[in-house]
Amino acid sequence: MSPREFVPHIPIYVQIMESLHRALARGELKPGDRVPAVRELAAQLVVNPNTVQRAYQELEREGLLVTRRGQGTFVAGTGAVVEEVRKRLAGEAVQRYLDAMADLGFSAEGAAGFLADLLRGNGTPRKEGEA
Amino acid sequence: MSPREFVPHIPIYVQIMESLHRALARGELKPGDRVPAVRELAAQLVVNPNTVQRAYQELEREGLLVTRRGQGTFVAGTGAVVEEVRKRLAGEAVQRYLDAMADLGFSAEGAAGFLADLLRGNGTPRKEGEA
DNA sequence: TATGGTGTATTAGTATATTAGGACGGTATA
DNA sequence: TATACCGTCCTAATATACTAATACACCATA
Repeated sequence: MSPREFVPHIPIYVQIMESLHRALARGELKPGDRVPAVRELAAQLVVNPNTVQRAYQELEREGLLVTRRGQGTFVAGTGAVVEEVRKRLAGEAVQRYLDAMADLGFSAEGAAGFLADLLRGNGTPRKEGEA
Repeated sequence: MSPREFVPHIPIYVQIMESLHRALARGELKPGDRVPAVRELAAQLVVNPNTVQRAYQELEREGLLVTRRGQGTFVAGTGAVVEEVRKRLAGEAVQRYLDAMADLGFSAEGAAGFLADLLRGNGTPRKEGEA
């Protein structure tokens, strides 16, 4: 992550979280690996250490990081744990999507169909209820 | 919508918007129909009229409502317009979903597969890249 | 045990979003 | 033209989220 390349209107700590999510998903970060010290990453990103710590704190709550006071912060558990958390987060994303689509009158199947049709390059997805 | 049955941590005006989205999607509200006056709905929901107006304002920006000063607020355009806006909003929801999944390392196809597997009652969706 | 590196807690400044109060302006109609 | 009902604007109070400054606590190791 380069210094100060943050999108406005999205909290910096969230963007740091997303960055680590991606690194974890890509396997650039593995269980047991140590992540940069809060001060180190903060200096690199030209951000307050507490902002980095906020990101680490949330990631720890998610189960992806574990901190050992005085030693550092590390990627938690085993590969299975990371994969499990990844699935859980994906499940939450799905839920948000389904909720949003429900507001628009789409059933779960309709929401899945809308997405599938979109990927097929179909500009006009079939209407709800249609085959 | 009953008085004061709002979920905390989600802005009231957003919840009002969602309520109208659903009414529109269900066809309970059709183009040309008049929606309640801001003061009327505000009284019913025990909310400030400006909060309702904020919701109407956003819905007008989306293209779903049109207001005629001194007369009232109405569902905009024709059925086609409502359907088009509905698709646009659905497209935005899809995009948010894909972005979130991308952070977790899922391709668009992977995100679609994850959702499809979930609906199939499959508790453990296939991993990215697998058939 | 001193030192340098680590995470953590406390506090506060700042910006932004949300809600609300009150006054204003347009339209229809008796 | 008066009245009643409409949306709208302006202003401000309030809450909340975010970021930052600073001081504290823990651990490894020379």
